[in-house]
Amino acid sequence: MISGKFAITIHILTLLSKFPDEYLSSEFIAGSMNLHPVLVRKEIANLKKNNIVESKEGKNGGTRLLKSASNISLDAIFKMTFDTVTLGFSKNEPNPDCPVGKQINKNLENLYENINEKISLQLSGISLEDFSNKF
Amino acid sequence: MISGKFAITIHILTLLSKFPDEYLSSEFIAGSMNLHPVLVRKEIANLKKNNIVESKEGKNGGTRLLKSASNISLDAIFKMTFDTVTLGFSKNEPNPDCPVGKQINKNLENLYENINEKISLQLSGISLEDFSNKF
DNA sequence: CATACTGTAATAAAATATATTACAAATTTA
DNA sequence: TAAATTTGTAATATATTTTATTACAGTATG
Repeated sequence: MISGKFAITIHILTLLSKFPDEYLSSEFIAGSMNLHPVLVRKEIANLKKNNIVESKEGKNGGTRLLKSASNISLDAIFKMTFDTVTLGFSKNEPNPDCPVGKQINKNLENLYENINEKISLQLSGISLEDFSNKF
Repeated sequence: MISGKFAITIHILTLLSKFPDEYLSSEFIAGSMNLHPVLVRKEIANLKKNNIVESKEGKNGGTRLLKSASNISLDAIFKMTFDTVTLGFSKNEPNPDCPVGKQINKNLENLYENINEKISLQLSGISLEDFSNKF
């Protein structure tokens, strides 16, 4: 299942990149995406864990980038918000007595691994700055 | 949200490719993946719509491939079971008064379009036969 | 010390995917 | 031709996952 983590995170970072010298509040950010501030703070917690942003608590607090947008690749964002892209697996423990059931998930996994490599390759060539410049 | 359509469909097709001259019942197929036969028939309905398989109703009925496994690409399966791969969108109508909110989904869409092209390119180089030979 | 933030856990609601039931229609074969 | 077996499909139920909300403790500012 695809959650909005990547989209939310890239949205947050794009906003932060537009105001690199200010602390933006989760409420302000949430207002741009019509989302609950708590969800924004949750993704910010993840960004902090990855040393992409820093936050300041208290009045006039908020969040800002720790690195320049040109030094943040979309692949880094992908990796910190997505496990992997998949097209799905056989979920109910496929029949181990069937040669296909027995191996299907391993073979799908190999297939998806290649897909993720391609995606990473592409995203690693795009910086947050590149993305942000489109706005 | 990722549904199991692709995985179920490729599983069905792999089984059919192993018995190209037989009509396999949805119950037999479901047994290999531990899934309800109705779900198998649903995906088979989709395969029929795309002229990949044919079914025979009634006793001793079932489903078989209409084309050789070497002529079915994983990309074709991808296209008939997946809308597109995405890393998510801003869902709640982002704020149109914010330059970022206003354009975020369009820009994400462009990004994902490139990803889907890469995935298609990769999958179009793999046939059902190639995949099936791994079992 | 009041105000305006972050941080985070707990819970609720909504959306989506998966499973089941039910039964009509078709085909085989005894 | 009747019983058995299978597909086709709609309707419904259950489970899972996402998303939203509530609540409140902790922290910095002025």
